[in-house]
Amino acid sequence: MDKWILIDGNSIANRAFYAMPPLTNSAGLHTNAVYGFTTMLLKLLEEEKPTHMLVAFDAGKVTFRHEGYGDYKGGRQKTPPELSEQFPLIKELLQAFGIAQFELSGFEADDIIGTLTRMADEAGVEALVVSGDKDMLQLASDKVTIALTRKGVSEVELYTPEAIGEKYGLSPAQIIDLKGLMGDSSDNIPGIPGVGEKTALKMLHEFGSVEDVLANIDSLKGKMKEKVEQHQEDAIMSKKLATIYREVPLEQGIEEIVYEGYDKGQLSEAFRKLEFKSLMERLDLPSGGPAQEGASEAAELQVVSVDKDKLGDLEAKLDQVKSIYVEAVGENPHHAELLGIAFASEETIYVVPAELISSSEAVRILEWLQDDTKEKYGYDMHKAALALSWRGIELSGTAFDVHLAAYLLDPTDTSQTLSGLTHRYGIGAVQADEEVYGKGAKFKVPDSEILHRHLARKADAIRKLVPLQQEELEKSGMHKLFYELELPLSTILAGMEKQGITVQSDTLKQLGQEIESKITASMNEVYKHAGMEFNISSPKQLGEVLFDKLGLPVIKKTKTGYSTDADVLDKLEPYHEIIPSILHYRQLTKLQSTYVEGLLKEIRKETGKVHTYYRQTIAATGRLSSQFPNLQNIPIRLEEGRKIRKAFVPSNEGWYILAADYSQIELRVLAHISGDEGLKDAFIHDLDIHTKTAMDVFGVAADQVDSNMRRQAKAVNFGIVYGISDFGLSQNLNITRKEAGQFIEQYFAAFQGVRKYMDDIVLQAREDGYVTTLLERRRYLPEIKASNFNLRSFAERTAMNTPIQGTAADIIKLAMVKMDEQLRERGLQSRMLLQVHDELVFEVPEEELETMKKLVPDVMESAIELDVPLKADVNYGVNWYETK
DNA sequence: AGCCTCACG
DNA sequence: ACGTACGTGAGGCTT
Repeated sequence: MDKWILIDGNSIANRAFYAMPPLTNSAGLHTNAVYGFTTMLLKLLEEEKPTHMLVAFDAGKVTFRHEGYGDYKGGRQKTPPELSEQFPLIKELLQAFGIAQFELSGFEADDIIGTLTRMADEAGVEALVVSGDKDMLQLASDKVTIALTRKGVSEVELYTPEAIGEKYGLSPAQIIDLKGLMGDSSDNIPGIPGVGEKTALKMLHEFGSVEDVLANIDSLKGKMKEKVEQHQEDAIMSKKLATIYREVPLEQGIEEIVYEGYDKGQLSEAFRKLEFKSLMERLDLPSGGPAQEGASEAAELQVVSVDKDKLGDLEAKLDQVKSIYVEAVGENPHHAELLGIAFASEETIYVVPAELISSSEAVRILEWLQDDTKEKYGYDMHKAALALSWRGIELSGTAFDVHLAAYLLDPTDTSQTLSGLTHRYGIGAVQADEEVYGKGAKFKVPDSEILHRHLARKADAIRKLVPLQQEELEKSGMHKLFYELELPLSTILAGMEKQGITVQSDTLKQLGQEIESKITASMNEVYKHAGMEFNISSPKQLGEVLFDKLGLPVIKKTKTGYSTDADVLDKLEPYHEIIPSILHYRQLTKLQSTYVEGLLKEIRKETGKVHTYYRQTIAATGRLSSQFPNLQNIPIRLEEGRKIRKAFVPSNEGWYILAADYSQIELRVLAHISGDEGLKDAFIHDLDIHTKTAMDVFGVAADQVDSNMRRQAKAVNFGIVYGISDFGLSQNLNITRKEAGQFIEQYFAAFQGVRKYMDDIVLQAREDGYVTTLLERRRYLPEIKASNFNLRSFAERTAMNTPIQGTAADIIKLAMVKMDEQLRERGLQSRMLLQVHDELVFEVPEEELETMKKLVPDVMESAIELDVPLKADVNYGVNWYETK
C-alpha cells in the first residue's frame, strides 16, 4: 500500500524557526529551524512509514498570483536572515535523508503539493500533506489528509474532510470561499473588510460559496450588505488568490519521489556538520569522520566512579573541584531519591554514588560540601541543598547556580534543563534526563556506568556554563540581582522549607467532618431541585442538567461543551433556585478535597509538619511559587474556608504565629515607577486608595463615596495593575464595555502619570524587546510585535503588569534576605516559615513577640526606598487564622 | 494528558 | 473583527 508524504518546506521551516529556541553551531550559523525540521522528518518517517516523500519549496519572488494582484503577499515581514541562511542547510539535509525536493519558478509550494494531491486522488493513493498553512485544508479528500502543525513542529493536528466539517461546518472546497470572504492578512489577501471568520462562516453556512453570497446580497442587512456590495470584486479576487493551482506542469514524475530510506553514513555526516549530537545518539549513527571539538571533549571526559578505595583520590583533588552536580530525582525534593554527586575539576570528574555519601567513610567529602569557604558551582542548588539536608548534610558555599542564572536570563524559558542549556550554548552533550531514566512508569535508574557518565557530563557542563552566564548576567545588569538577592534567597528558602510548619490534623479532621455533612445536605438540595441524581462535580453532567433538562440559558461555552463556572452560575441565579446549592456544593467539595484531604496527606506523621517547596524559577514575573502542598493559596476570602487556617499553628508550646503583609504594595510600586503625582500624594498621606480612586473616577467628595463606588474603583485599580482593557474590566464588574471604557478614561484623566507610564512601557517593550523591574529583573516579550491582535494585546498587558508585579516580588524578596540576616544577628529564636507574595509568616516565642511585632514591619518597610512609603501591617495569634 | 474549575496574591 | 483582565498550583473528570 503506497503512502505519500508531501511537505510544505517553506511553511514548516518557518514554523520550526519560530517554535525552536535559538540554536547555533560552533561557527555561529543558526540551526534551530534545521533542527526542528529534522525532528519533524524523523517523527514522520517513524510513524507514517511513507513509500513516497517530497518537500516542496516556493521558488523566486514573483508567482503567477502577482500577475493578477501586484500586492499579493505585500506587507509581509521580510524573512529574517537567521532563517534564510538555514534554507541551504535544510536542502542539504534533505539530500542526506534521500528525500526528493521540488521547486518550480513561478509557483508556490502549495501549488506543487496541490498538483500531487490531485494525482494521489486520481491514482487512489493515500497522501498526507504537512504544513502550517490552513489554506491547505482545501486539498483534503477521502485519500488526502492534511496535517497542520499545532504548537512547535512535532505536534500536528490531522484534518480529514470530516474533521473540517466538524470544526468549520464546511467542505474542503469551501475553505477557499472562507478566505475569499475573510481574507488573509499574512498573505495580504483583502477579502471583505469587516468580515472575520465568524461572519464569513455564518454566510457560508447560509449560502454556500462566495458566488452564492454575492447572488443573495439582497437578503443581507444594513452595514454588512453595504460592505459586501462595495467589495464584490475583492471577494472574487481573494477567492482566486486563495485557490491552490493543481495543474502545475511538473517536469518530474512520481517515480522521483519514491522514498527508500536514508543512508546512515550520509545522514551521520550531515548531522555532524550541523552538530546535532543528540540526534546522532538518538539514531545510533556512527560518528564518522574527525569528531569536532565538543564531541571529542565529551568522549575524552575522564570519569572516575568513586568507591571506598578511591575516596582518597577525590579528597586530594577537592581543592581543584569547580563544580558539583547533585542528582536527586523526583519532583518533590523533600522526598527525592539521591543518586549521587559528581565533582568536576578541569580534567577529571569524580562521581560518588549515594550509598557512599551517606556512609561514615565519606566524612572529608561531607566536610567540604558543608564548608562555606569552599566555593562551588552547581545546578539547582536549592533542590540539592534540600535533598541533602534530609540526609543530615547542610550544603554550603554555593557561589553560582546555573539553573537560577538561566531563569534570570530568560524567566519564560520553560526548559532550563542542563541538556537544553548545553545545546543552546553549544558546549557539548548532556543527554536529556528522559533519555537516561525514561519517564513516568518507565522510570529506571540505569547501570552505574551510564549513570555516572551522565552525572559527570552534567558537572562538566556546569563548569563550562558558569563563565558564559556570568558574562550575560553582567551584560544585562542582573549581576547584583543574582548574587545579592536570588542566590542568598535560595538558601533561605531551603531553610524555611526544611523547617516546615505544623498543621494540626485533628483540627483538619474535625473541620472535614463538618464539611462532609454540609456536602451531603447541599448535594441533596441539588438533587431535589434537579429532580434526579447525578455527579454534580462533572461539568458535563451538570451542563446537561442545567441547560438540557432545566432549559436554563447558555451564557458561555467551553471547547468541549457548556461552561458552568462560577461566573456563569452567578448569572443563572435569578432563573432557578438550584444555583446557590450548586455553588455551595462546589465550594465545599473544593475545601474538602484540596484543603482538608489534600493537606492531611502532606502532614508528616513523625513531626506533624508540612514542608512546601518554593520554586524560584517558575513565575515569569519573579514571584515565587509553592508546591507539595501549595501554601500560597490557603483559603481566606470566605469564612468557611478561612477556618482551614486554624490548623496552622506554631511548632512549640506557648509560641505564636505572626504574619505581616504589605499594604497595597503593587499600587505603591506603580506610584513610584510612574511618578504620578496624585497617586504618590495619596500614599504619602496614607489615604484609602480605593476611596481616593472612586473620588477621582466618579468626581465626588470623600463622604459621597458609597460602598458600591468603592468596590468599582477597587476593580479599576486591579485592572490598572493587570494592564487594563475595557473588556476585562467589564467582565469583572458585570457592566458594559462602554461603561468600563468610561471608567478607564476617567481614571487616566485623573492619573495622567499612570497613563503616560502605560503608554511608555509598551513603547519601550517594543523598542527593547523586554521590560524590567526596579532591580533589573528582565522579561522578554517577543509577541509585542506580533501581527496577531490577541498575542500582541496580551504582550502589551504583560508589559504593563510585569514591572509592577515583578518589582513587588523583588521587594519582598529583599525583605526576606534582610529578615533572615536580622534573625541571625540578633540571635532570635523566631523563624520565618512562609511567604505568600505580599505576606511573611513567622513562628515566634512569647518573649520575642514585642521585638518581632516591630522588627518585621520595619524590615519590610525599609527593604527598599521608594518615592512613596511602604507600609506593612502585622498581626499575631495562636494560629494563622487569628492573624487578622 | 488535557480540560475545567477554583483556591490564593 | 479580533477576544482578553496579571501571576500561580491542585483536584476531579474525561479522553
